[in-house]
Amino acid sequence: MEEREISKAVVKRLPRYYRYLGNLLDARVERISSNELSEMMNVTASQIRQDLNNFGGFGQQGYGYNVKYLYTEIGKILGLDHAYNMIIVGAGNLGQALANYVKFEKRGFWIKGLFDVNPRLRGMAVRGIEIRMIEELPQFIRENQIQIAALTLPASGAEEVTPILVENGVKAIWNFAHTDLHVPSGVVVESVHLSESLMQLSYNLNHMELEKEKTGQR
Amino acid sequence: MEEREISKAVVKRLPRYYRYLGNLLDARVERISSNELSEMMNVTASQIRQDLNNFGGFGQQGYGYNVKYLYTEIGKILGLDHAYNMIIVGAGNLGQALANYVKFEKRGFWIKGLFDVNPRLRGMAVRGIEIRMIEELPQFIRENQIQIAALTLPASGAEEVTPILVENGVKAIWNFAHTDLHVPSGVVVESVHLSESLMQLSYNLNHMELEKEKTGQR
DNA sequence: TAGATTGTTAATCGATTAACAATC
DNA sequence: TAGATTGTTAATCGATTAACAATC
Repeated sequence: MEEREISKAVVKRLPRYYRYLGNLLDARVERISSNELSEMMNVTASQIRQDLNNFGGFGQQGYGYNVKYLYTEIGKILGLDHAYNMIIVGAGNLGQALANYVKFEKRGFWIKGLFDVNPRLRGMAVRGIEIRMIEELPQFIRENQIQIAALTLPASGAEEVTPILVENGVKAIWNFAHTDLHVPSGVVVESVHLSESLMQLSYNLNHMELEKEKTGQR
Repeated sequence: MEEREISKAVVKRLPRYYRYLGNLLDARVERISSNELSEMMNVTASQIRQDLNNFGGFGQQGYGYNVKYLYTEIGKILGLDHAYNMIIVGAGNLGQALANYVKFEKRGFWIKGLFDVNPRLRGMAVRGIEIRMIEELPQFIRENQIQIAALTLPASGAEEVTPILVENGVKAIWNFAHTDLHVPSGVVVESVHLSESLMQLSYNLNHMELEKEKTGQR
């Protein structure tokens, strides 16, 4: 697909560029230079140009970047130019919170089903999305061509359900469980470890570098 | 506080060490070498030793590391050896999901209050935690000595409420809003941008490096 | 003591920043 | 054309890995 291998660090910055460009677009800004953007985002202009040039020359000398065009291109790079079928496994508070989050669908991530082990939830629905039992997973994944599964259940459950997901064709796992999932090649995992994020906050709170005023990028 | 400045990359790895050590502790493992741990965690032994030696010599030549001791020490480094008072601003699905998550309290993060702008939520409670109105924030923060605030509300609201939090003594912000918060020195921000995480997943799904079997660390 | 494994220095690798020629 | 700003190469900085002497 791509020529060289793109570094993880670059990929992590792309969604942030995308967010800022979206804001600029909303504000009807037509063009922007790497320098202006760098000031807004608190990064170097050099980094912006380097990052973008991993994917091609989106700018124009003497002009800068066309906001609309760059926004669209980064969207394509991120795979936001087409739709995905997604399920959420674990219909607890977090799973339901994700299911209620309509913004994902605006970006092409369609939540087709919610799954849980708890039989008391069977038949209930969140925002019109029915809660089904884990046993129904294999058939549902295949029939609905599910590519992405969000795992919002305890670590042990996440580990148990992962091979079932993979066997039935899920290609991407958004993992909220407190464990590192093992998946075969051809399947990707992105983890959100909330408690680890809170611990980082706690570390920084206790080891507050008496640093100059800063923007909380992370 | 600390001698040298600890790099962000190291701090990000600490909670993961902590998790693995906790698991080992539960499994009644007494000692572990950097090499054994490196195999479990899919990192180099060298990195483990380097990381730990940023904070002091926790091991013993010829023996390795005592699991219990190392776990406790990393806990201290992360600031998990004392308690924090926390509030959640934004009592929507995500805010309520966090409020329901008891594990945080086991680690010393006590959720003292939930806040929202929606008057219909006034007086309601989640797991015994009362939902209050945003107007009550200043007094509540001061009276309850709140150090940490989780922001689970839209970007504009998060930006509005941040100065209020800071003025009244909040020192750490756990930001779930889709914006980069600006805070004065002495206040730390840790952001969880869910939609950006999903975009990274989407990127990786579309640019699947045909890489060898891997552990989904991230 | 001999064997194992850390703590730490040195070497390598990768990512960020600076600089500037190309070009709109 | 002159001015601005990119694309890209080169220089710097930082983080990871390798190696090994210190030591339990």
